[in-house]
Amino acid sequence: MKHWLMKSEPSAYSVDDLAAQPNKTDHWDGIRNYQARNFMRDDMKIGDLAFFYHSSCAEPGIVGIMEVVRAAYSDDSALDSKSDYFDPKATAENTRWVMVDVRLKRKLKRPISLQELKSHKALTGMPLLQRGARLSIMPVTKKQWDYIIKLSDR
DNA sequence: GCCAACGTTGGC
DNA sequence: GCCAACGTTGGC
Repeated sequence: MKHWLMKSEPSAYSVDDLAAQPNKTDHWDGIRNYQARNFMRDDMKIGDLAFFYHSSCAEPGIVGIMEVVRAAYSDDSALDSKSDYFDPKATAENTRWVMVDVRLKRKLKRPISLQELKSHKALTGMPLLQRGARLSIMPVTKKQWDYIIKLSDR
């Protein structure tokens, strides 16, 4: 089982939006970056765990824990010319993009801000903390995962 | 709103 | 296949 971090702008879709869904489950669409897509398509499996990360907001940071409940399948929003995620190169045979379904397990007892993540030496290897990091889906090591869970629980 | 960093596009 | 131009991300 793998661990992940998935970014979303709370103004577009927040952890509370996910919490409000039936069964706290929704699809994670709109990924339009090849590296992020390939992580979803090739490596993300049912049962994997992922942090819900709020980006581009007042207090960027990790706010919740999700479980992958459906592996990658076609993201048809790429076909919808009215969607923000429309991709003119997408075809019905090959939309080029995939999404997964996630279920919110729980919000963290307290959010762990980007600032706090940066202050821990044990986490300096996280891709999230590298300069210019723009990946919207990235792997998290078991070590980093456990460390952050521990932080949020104390 | 600024801007650094990075990814993508497309002409050659 | 190079690389300049452009678009996007995301912290500040």
